[in-house]
Amino acid sequence: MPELPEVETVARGLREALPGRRILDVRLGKTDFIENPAAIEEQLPGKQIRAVKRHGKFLLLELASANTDEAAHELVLLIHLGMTGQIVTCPPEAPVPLHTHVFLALDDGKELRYTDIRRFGSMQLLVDGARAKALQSLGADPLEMTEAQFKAAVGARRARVKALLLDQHVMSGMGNIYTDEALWRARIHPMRIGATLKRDEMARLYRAVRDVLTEAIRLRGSSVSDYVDSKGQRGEFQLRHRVYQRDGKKCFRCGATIRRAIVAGRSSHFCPKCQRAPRKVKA
DNA sequence: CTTACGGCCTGGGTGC
DNA sequence: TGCACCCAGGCCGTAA
Repeated sequence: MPELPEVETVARGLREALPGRRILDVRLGKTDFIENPAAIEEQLPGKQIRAVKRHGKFLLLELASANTDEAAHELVLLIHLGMTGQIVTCPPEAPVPLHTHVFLALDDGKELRYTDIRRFGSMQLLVDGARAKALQSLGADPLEMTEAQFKAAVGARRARVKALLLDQHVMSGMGNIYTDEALWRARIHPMRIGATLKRDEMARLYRAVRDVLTEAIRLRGSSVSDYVDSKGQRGEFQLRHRVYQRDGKKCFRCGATIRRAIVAGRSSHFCPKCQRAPRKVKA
């Protein structure tokens, strides 16, 4: 699933292929995941892609009018990959995978394609001030948070730490895989309440979140099911998973059996020995 | 304000 | 071989 490291890997790939390119043509398949498909069909042709940005799990393509005499509007294509979204550049004659719903013809002869089996992703064209509004409720990127900001965000809440790390308003970019992996590294049980974390636990968690995300970016993300980068290549961090989908197997640290439980409505994987359950919360 | 939960969507796996 | 069923989870809307 695309979480921060996967989206960052896609963004880095797109930065090599897109800036400076002009969009010549737009073709759409199913559009129920696009906020305003007509706007995309009408506005994108002729626009130049200026930059590729990432905010949490969102990709932003910054666009500009190719005509300099047109009034300058801030125009951004906001893309979320959901669970199964893939965004790839390829020659237009390359075979079209099933569930490919957006085709952008580019002025270098390549095509930018969006494929999304389950259509949990989303696409939205933001004009002028809409960008700030769309992103304002999202928390900071965990890789850009200071330890003090992290403590303030997590330590002030009575929700389970698993839910807090997953909450994009607390910090944006963590999903189920990296949340479980970070909690294992920090030796903190997913059901612990944020406000009850001790100083050293909070420090370990901050460290663990940053380390796991940084290492996952280095290995180009985790390809568990559908994830591929902008060149269609799989990541390798799934080979380094220590708990995610390893229930029934042995903990790499202590040899106990990894367990799975539903926490915050999500399947959660943890070592019952390294990550001690809180007393009051039922396991 | 908080947390909980159903719904969206498809494919892969399982059990009968 | 087919088919019903469940599960994966990011995010949003609604309910309590």
